[in-house]
Amino acid sequence: MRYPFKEIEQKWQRYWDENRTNEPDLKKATKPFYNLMMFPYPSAEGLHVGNVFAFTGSDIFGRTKRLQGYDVFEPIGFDAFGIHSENYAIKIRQHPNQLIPQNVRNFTRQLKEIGLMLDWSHTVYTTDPDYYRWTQWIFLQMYKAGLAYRKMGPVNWCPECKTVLADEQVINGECERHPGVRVIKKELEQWFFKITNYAERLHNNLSWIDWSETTKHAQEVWIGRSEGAEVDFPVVGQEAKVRTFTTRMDTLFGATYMVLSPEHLLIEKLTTDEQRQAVGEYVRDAKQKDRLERIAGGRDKSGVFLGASALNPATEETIPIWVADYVLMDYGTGAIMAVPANDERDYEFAQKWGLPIKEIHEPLPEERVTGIKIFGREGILINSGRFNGMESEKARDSIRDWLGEKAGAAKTVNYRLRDWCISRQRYWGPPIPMLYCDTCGIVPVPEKDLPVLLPEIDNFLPDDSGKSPLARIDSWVYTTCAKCGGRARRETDVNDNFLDSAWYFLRYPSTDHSDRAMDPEMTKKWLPVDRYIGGNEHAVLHLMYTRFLCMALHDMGHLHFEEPFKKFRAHGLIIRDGAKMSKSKGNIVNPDEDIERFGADTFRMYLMFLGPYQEGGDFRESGIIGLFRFLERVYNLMEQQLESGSAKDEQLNSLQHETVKRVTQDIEALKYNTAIARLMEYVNVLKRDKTLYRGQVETLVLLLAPFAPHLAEEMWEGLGHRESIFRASWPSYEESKIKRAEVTVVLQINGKIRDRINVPVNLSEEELEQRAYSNEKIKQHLDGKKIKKTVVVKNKLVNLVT
RNA sequence: GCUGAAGUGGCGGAAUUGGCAGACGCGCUGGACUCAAAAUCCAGUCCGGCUCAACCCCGGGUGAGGGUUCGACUCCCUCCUUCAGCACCA
Repeated sequence: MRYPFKEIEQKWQRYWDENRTNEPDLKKATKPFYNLMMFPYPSAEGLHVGNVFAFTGSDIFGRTKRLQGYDVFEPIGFDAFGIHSENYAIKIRQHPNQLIPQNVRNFTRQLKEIGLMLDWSHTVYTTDPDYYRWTQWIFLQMYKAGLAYRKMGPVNWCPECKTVLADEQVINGECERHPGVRVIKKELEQWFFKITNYAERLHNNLSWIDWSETTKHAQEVWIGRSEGAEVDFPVVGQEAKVRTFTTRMDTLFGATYMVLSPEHLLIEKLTTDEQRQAVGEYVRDAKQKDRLERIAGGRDKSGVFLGASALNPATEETIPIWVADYVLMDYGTGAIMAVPANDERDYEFAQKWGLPIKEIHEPLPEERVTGIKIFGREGILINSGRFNGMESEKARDSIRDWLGEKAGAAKTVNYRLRDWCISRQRYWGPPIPMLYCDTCGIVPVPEKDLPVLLPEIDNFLPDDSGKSPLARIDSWVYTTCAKCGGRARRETDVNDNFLDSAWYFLRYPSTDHSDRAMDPEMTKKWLPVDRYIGGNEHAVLHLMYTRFLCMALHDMGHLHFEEPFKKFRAHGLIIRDGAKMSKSKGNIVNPDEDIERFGADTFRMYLMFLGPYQEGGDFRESGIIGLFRFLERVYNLMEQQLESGSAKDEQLNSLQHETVKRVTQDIEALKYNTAIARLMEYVNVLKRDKTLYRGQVETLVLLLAPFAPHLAEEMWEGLGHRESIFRASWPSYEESKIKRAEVTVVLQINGKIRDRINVPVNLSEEELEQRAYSNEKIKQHLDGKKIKKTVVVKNKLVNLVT
C-alpha cells in the first residue's frame, strides 16, 4: 500500500494546532524543560535545508524529552530586524515594513510543514514594538549600570552600498554584496557596550559550562586572555615614560628597540624636529588605512624612527623608539618593547630597518644545525646579566621582581576581546533610546516613554553621510528634553541586530506579560535554558553577546543566573558540492520541493541520516528515497495482523530491548544517524517475521515518533489509542533482557582470525581455551607450531601466539 | 602563518573506545512480478587470487611511512591532504 504522507501530515498538523498539543501550560508545568533552537531571520528566500537540519535536530531532542515525561517548551520567533533583512529590502526596492511580514508568513508556513513541536503561542518578533521596547529598556539598564558609553570608533563602510556593514558582512575585507569592493574604515561616534569588563568572567566560566568543545574553544580564542606584565621604559632626556605590555619578561635583555602604535599619544611629544615631518606623514597615512587594509598590505613592516630613545631598564642601554602600524593601539598599552631575537614580527622589522638583534636564549640544537630561527620559544637565558643560565619560564617572574616598582613592572592580564559597538547608521532596527540636550547633555529616554517607535518613512535608504536615514526626519529627531523640557535631539542610530537576538529566549516565557521584559515567576521557572542547539557560526557573536548580557542583567538583579544555557550543542554544517550551504556560495536548496514529493517525515529523517548531527553531512537528493522506502515499510506494518503482548521469541525480545537502549542513548548523544540505522535494522527483522506482536510495533512507533511525528501519530491512532502519541511515554528497556544465551567468539592465531565459534555466554576462560585448542581450523593453521602464549578475553576472543 | 577537527568501498557513513572492519542507507548487478516500464520483493556487492562456476579456501586492505602491542580504523612519532576558525593581540 502506498504511504499517503500528504494526508497524514496535513491531518496531524491540523490536530496539533486545534488541540494545542505543543503548548505546555507554562504556569502549571511540573517538569519544565526549555528546549531552544536559534530563531531564524526571515529571509525572502525562505527556509533552506540548513535551517531545517538545525531545527529538526533540536525538535527530535525536544520531542524525546516530551515522551520522557517532561513539560517541553519549544518556542520560536523571528529575528526580523537587522541589516540582512534591510539589504534585501533595498535590493528589491520594497519597504521592509511590507517585506518582513510576507517573509514571516512564508517562514511560518514552512516551519509548520516540517512538523516541529513549536509552541506558537509565545512567538517573539523582534520588530514588534512590544518586543523592542524591552530591547530599548535593556539598553537603558546597561546605560544606568555604566556599561553603555559613547566614543569615536571605526566602522566598516561599503562605499558602494553607502552604508555601514556588520562585521560578518565583511568577507576578507570586501563587501559581501559587492565582491571586489573594499570596505573602508570610517571614524564615527558610536555607542559601545563594555563587554571587556566581563572578559575575565566570560573566560573563567568556560571552564565549567557544558557546551560543545568547539564552541568553547572559539570563544576562548576570541576572548584571548594572556598573562604578562607591564614595564616602563624611561625616555632619554625627557620626563616621559613609555609603558609596554609583554608576556615574555624573560626576553627583556633582548629588547633592542621600541615601537609605538600610530595612534599612540606620546608620539607628538617624543618626535624630534628633524623627524617631525616624516613621522607626521606616516601617522596620517596609517590612520587612514583601516585594519583590513593593513593586513591586506601584507606583513610588510613599515615604520619611522621618532628620533627619540629610551632606556632599557634591564641593560640600561639606549634603544631607539619607532612608530609602526604593526603595533595596535587597542591591545595592551599600544606600545611594545621589541625583541627581534624571539619575536618573528620584531625580527622582520629589525631586518628591514637594520636594527640590532641580540640573542637572549641558548640556541636549540636544531637551530644550530639547520640555521632556521624558531620564534617564541623557551630556553636558557644568555646575555642577560645576572639571569644567565636561568630557564626562561622562571626568569619571567625573577626579572619582574628584580625590576620591581621602580620600572613600573607589575603583573597584568590582557584580553583580545574588544568592546561591542552597538550603533548602526541604519533604518531597520530599534532606535537607541537616547536624547542629546544642549543644556543637559546626554539624557536617556525615560522608561515610561518606551518604546521609541521606529517612524514609518518612505525613504529608508542609507546615504554616505555617515548618519542613519532617521537623521533626515526633523520632525522625529527634534523633541523635548526629558530632564529640562528644552529642545533636544534624538539619537538617530539604531542598535545592532545582535542586541535584539541576545535576549529573545528570555522573553519567550514572558510574552503574556506586557508590563515588564521578564516576568520573575516565569523566568525562575523556565530559565536558564535546558538545552540550546544551534550553529557554530554564532560561537563568537550571538553566543558571546548573550553570555555577556546575562551576566550584566544578573549583576543588576534582573536574573537569578549568569550563564544562559545549561547545555549548548553545536550542530554540524550541511555540505553541498563540497562547500557549506550558504547563499553566497549559491548552493542553497529549498526544502519545499522535497517535502512536497516525499513528505516532511521522510525529509526530516533523511537530513538526520546524513551523518552525525554534530558534524553535519553531505546533502544529495539521491538518498532521500531510502528513507521514504523505510517509512513506507513501517506504514505497511499496519496491514498485518497483530498478536497481543510482546514477542515470545527470546531473540526478538532481546532485540527489542536492545533497540530501545541504543536509540535512547543515540538520541541523548545526538547521534541521530545511528539511531535511525537501529530502527531500520529492527524493522528489517520485524518484516522478516511472520507473526507481529503489538508490543513490538508500539515500541517501534514510539521510538520513531521524535523523527517522524506525523506517521507515528497516524500509526498510534491505528493501534487504537485515543490521544496524541506525545501523551504516551517512552519505552523502557531491561538490561537483563538484552543478554543473549550465546555469543560468537573469535579464534585467532597471532592476531589473525582463523575461526568463529558460538559458545554460551560467560563461558570460562579455561573452557574457551580448550575449545580453541580442539578447533579443527586452528589445528590446521597451527600446523604443529608451538604455542608460546594464549590470550583469552571472555565473550570475545582467544588468541594463540606462536 | 597559528589553532582546532577530520581522512574508512562507487557514494553518505558504522565500528560497544585497543578485540569479527565496512552496520544502516544510496547506487550498481542478477532474479521474481509485468505484454512492457515504473514501483515493489528476493539475492549479491571492499580489492585481488584460486575455481568452468558457486560455496569454500588463501592473501591484502581504514591518506603515506614508521613505532608500541598477543592484537591498531582506534594509542605514539613523522609526513601529505581536506574542512573550519583566527589572522601582525606583543
